[in-house]
Amino acid sequence: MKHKLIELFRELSETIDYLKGFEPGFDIPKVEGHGDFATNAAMMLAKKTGKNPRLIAEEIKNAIKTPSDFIEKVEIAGPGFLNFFINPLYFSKIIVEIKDKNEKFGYFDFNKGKRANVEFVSANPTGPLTVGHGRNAVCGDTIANILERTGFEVDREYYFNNAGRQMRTLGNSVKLRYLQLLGNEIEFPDDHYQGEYIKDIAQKLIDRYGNSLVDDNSTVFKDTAEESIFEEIKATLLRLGITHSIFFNENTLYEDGSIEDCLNKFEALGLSFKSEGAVWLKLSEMGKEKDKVIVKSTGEPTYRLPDIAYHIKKLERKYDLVIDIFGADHIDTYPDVIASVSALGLEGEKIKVLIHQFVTILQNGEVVKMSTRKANFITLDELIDWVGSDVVRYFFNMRSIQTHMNFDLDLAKKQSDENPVFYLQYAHARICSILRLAEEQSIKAGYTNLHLLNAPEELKLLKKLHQYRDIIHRAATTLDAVVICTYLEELAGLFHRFYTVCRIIGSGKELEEARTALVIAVKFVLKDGLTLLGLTAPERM
RNA sequence: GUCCCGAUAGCUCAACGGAUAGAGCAUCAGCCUUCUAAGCUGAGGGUUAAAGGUUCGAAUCCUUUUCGGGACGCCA
Repeated sequence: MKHKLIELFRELSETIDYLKGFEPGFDIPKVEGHGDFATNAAMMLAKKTGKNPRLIAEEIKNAIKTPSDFIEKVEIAGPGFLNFFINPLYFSKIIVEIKDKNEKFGYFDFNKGKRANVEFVSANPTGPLTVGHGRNAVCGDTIANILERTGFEVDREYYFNNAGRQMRTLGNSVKLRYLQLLGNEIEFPDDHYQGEYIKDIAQKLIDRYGNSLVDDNSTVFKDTAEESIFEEIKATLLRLGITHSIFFNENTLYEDGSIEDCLNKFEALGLSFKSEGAVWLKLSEMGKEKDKVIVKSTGEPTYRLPDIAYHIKKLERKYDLVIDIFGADHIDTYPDVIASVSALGLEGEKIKVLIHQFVTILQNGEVVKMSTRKANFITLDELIDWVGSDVVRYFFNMRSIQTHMNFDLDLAKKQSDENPVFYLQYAHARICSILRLAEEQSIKAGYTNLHLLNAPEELKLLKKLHQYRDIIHRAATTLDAVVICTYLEELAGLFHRFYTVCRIIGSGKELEEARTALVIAVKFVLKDGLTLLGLTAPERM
């Protein structure tokens, strides 16, 4: 609808010359009396032209033909705002549009034919996913959903490393527990994985192999642990409706020579040098603060090198957009990766890194410091057990990605049935209930008398429905789902108010039909929005 | 010490540089013979951390300070 107003201004610029080349901005006023759309155009133009903003507003207003099918009236207010009041009939068209476009209503095609990759979670399989991983998982999956709405074909990717020191310690931890369970008195080191799940895995090995592994120095302990933990991780993610299409093992980069390749290229371009037995990357020549080591004096690469090689790999797969979802602890490392990739002549600007701040967990009024190694964590599974998958997803989505968030577990448990999630879902269930009754009484949606929808509650709903596509668009631009949550809460609120004021069944044939058409449209958008966020839209509650 | 985030109602969080800063939870007072009361209506609750600046206009942009989180490794 905004583009229609922008169009209008373009037409006006043919007669008012200071409008030439001017791009007006429109927003939806908070106060009802200020119309459906407002622009500060006159104030902006006042600077350029040196004219009084109210005078400019007057000239623009007089040039607009009112009332028309589109604009009912224009008012000038305050220092020079132009407030546009849209013809109510124009709003009701949205019901028909939603019906006609159906599944396509919440989709755009401006990224059609393009491919995107979203890498998220990417926790090494050393233990169960924690609540902290939950934020990463939910944000990543939702971003992927949003990108799909713009036409992107999206791959969801999980990057892991089963060869590093972490994993060796994991294997060792299992072995020690295995030996202990077999009755050996062994001290279990502090820096090993303390969790109970390690014992479970050890027990599994005893069940399967008895004591035959006591002298086994193969990777059987590590492999079993990895396999078992990965199964758990995938199962947890599945509970949240998350599945990755690609699991990328860091090892691949060594096996296929990517690491070697990458090193050679840096050397050939003079972007690396040797010092103190290590290989350094000349980040200072790529606009960064200081040089960093990419190969230790032991000959082992630092995490930086595979990270770079991995991103090169992703770019080589011809994605148009490569997104990484990282926690705040990676905030300083990714610029190095992008700079390096660009220095090698690849399109580093295709890589977008979304940093989410950490989740602070409060339990019994105290902050829980999470550590997988120390087995001091609340698992994502436990959280899902307590509040359910929908609440978990909504909770992480409803906060802007860059804000720190506090998660009070006691509160979450206590309030689980007074959560905003239920407010949204309840609106959907209520509509379903009405529609079931309508069906019984052979009431059908009618699209010929939509002008009857003129109660304030009805008009507000119609206007809100109009905003949905803009909201998705904004979520796609900002790569943040909060706006969708806020929107859905507003829509649900408007529906609940409509519901208490406007009866559907028994309001007379024509109004019944029009209102049925309206609630079908509301139901569609609610469900579509919930689906986009990865939540269910229950038909009964 | 340097750098990156953040600070908005009692709590958790919203608010393309716009007009009277909004929701949910919590508190208080009302509303079910009528499509689901997981709902609705109303009340109270704010110096938008502080101080300056930019301008017609600032929670939003700039500077400084305070507080919280995170990074500054030949850990990942």
